[in-house]
Amino acid sequence: MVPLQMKTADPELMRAINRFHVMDAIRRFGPISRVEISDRTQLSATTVSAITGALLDDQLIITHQLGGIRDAARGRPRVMLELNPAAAYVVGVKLALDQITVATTNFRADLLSSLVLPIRLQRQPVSVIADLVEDGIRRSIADAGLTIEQVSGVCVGLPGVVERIAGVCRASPIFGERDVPFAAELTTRLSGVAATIDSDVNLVTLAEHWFGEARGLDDFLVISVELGLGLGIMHNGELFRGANGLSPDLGDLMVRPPNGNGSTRLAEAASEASILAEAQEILAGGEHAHAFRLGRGMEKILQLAAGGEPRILDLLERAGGSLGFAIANLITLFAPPKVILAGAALEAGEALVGPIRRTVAELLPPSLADVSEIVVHHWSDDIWARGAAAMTLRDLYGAPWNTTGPVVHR
Amino acid sequence: MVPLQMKTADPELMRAINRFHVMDAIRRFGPISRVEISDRTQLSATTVSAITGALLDDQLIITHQLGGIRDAARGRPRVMLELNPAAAYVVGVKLALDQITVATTNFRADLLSSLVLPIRLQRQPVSVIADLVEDGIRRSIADAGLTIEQVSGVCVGLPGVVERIAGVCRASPIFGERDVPFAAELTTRLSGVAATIDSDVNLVTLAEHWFGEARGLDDFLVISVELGLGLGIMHNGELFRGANGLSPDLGDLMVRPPNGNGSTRLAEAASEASILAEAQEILAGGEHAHAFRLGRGMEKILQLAAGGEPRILDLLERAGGSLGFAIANLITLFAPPKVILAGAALEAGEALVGPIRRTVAELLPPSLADVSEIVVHHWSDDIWARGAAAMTLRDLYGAPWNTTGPVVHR
DNA sequence: AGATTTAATCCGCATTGTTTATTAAACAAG
DNA sequence: CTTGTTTAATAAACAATGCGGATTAAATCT
Repeated sequence: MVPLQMKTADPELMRAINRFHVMDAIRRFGPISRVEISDRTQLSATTVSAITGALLDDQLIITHQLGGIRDAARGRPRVMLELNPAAAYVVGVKLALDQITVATTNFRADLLSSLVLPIRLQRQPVSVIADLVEDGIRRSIADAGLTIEQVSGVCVGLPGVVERIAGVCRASPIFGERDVPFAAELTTRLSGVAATIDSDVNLVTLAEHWFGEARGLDDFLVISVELGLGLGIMHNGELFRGANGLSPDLGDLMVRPPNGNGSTRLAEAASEASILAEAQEILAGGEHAHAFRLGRGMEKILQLAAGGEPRILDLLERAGGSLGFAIANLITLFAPPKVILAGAALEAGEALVGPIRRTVAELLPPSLADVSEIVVHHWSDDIWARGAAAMTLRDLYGAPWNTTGPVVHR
Repeated sequence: MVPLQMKTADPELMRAINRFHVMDAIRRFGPISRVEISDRTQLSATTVSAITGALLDDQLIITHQLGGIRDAARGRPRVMLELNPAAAYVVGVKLALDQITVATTNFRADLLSSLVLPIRLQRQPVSVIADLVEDGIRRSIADAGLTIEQVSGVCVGLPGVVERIAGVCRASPIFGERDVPFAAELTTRLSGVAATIDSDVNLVTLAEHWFGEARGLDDFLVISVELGLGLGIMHNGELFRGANGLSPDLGDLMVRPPNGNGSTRLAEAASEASILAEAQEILAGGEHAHAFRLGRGMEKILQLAAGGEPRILDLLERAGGSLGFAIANLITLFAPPKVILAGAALEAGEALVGPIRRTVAELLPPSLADVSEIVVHHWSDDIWARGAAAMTLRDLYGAPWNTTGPVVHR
């Protein structure tokens, strides 16, 4: 069940739709037999045979040797099918203010290599950033034992407002400029390997959907508390992208700070950046000051929170209240069964998550009191990049909706 | 371009999709010739001929006599096609706290009859409300010169949280109870005529899309300020319904009241109900008091606002600020090209709309400063009911997505 | 009256999915 | 070892669809 950007229907579209369903079943449940695909997709066995036949011809899938577990003891054994890991390779990139993460995966989204470049990108001109990203990509490809010709696509995730289809970053804390055509910038550098860009949260949202906390869930929200704040929306199994393919930026939401007057942007109340800034002020001149100068501010904060430092606890309490305010409103709007929170700041544990939960519980209307489960998910660095890879793979799988990506067949 | 709840594709679905596109083109642009349908849908002339042939057989469309305007002076004239008004009849109902509006339309959503029952529904038991609605429907059908057997469907719009697919109203100011299975309640009363329910704002949102301010716009928001507050979201040409087909209730959003501490639910800050209550308090004991007792409170308020009564202007200023806060956040999330405001309170004009615009402008992030046009639309009473009728017609047209409705064919 | 132009339809074809039969590949029983 | 049974996978026949090219229909122009 996937929403489709509607075109007029012809036999080709029909085949594309069904091929995608088969591919999706194999990705999600492989190794899987033809009969089971037939069960799951509601397609006839004949059709599944035809489609898997074509996929085998195209080397997009392979038969799994050493036959699967027999369902029944008798009868012809099922031939298990799975994605051909070598069918394609993709690279995912995650840009953050303080580092670049790059990951190369195969067609199954298995990590082949990953690397982190701890570089402060802020204020660098676009061309310099593109150069750095290019270097990282080329290095990661080499680390994976591949050449760039073998790579089918690259996807870059970055914070801010991104128009994926146009390949333009409308606004990002990373770029000084507006409307940066970063996808084109990269594609030319990479000898024509297709590069796309997307909001970083969208990537991690897809990652959660494919191989994370939300596998099999078609509706959920992801809220990332990094240096900036991000919101990813999965609705009916598809990423929700705002009206023009823009990605909503959670930091731009207005919230009411608890016990305060007026209102502020959420980014100023509860982002990692704002927490750091405020903590630095609180602890100014103290023994901890130099930790901040070394970029270890968040670690220090977590340490002090664990130690029960009251001013830090109060700070986290207020940040949590603001986040809770925003989350309560989001639940009111989307009524998602699950809300996934993540980010370095959440390592603070109950000191931050407690206030969030309490505020949400307090502000939610009674009718929505129990619809949403709020969970905290700790991501490893390369989950982001793996999500970027997944985004590219989704195109390669040939989803007939989202006219964005080229379809690989034949 | 319409999102589709994906099924596995077979020839039947293919035809259903294309038939819907043809029907949609005829509805939107009819009277329209086959060639123009072919142009607009990108379907081949042959296919259009085949589909329109079937539709003519089924009497869903008719040929428009007195040939249309010739595109070119020469050649065989085009035969214009249009919906057959008599193909089906539907009834739309709008429940508000103080009145029931009923409208009967034909297959083209032309109004055949409409009536208003000014009855306070609040606190009435469900069965009484259902009785009243039944009476209204039967009367409206009779007024239209029809019998109930000729009616293909009924749709009821009501404020609150509605689960359309289940036909259950989860919560509404109209019902004392929760989880009212109102659709079933009505269907049994109406000798089996299929009744559905939906959020009232969704209906008016569809109405705006079909024949209102947002014709041809695939992304916009509708915010209705009635006794309660409603939010309708059109995204990619489809109504957005929250995760479980629930409809978001704008009144449940939390906002910051300007110049105030803490936060409140928007319903308590800017609904017609809250405005009335506060005005009544302000004017308590004064010469205007009895107007409120007569249910003419809003008229009085508008009058005083026009006259420049400072306490009323201040009240509207604050309500507008709260609405602006919520709207700014919604624009941040959805980035819709258009936001449509409506409701009795908006008759106050600039006294309310001014603060809304100012607050939105103040709170929107710069990157989204100019994406949304905010317009005020004054609805006549039966627009709502006509929207309800349109909702039923959409099912009859046979949209292959939204498995909800039965498809009429053959 | 015949030529011209445009609309609509007819015919043949390729593609698709489905149903029904057939073959393939295993195990079980004699 | 052969034969029967069971399940998986494929093949053959069939019906529905959309499309392109040829054909017919219905008007105007010369």
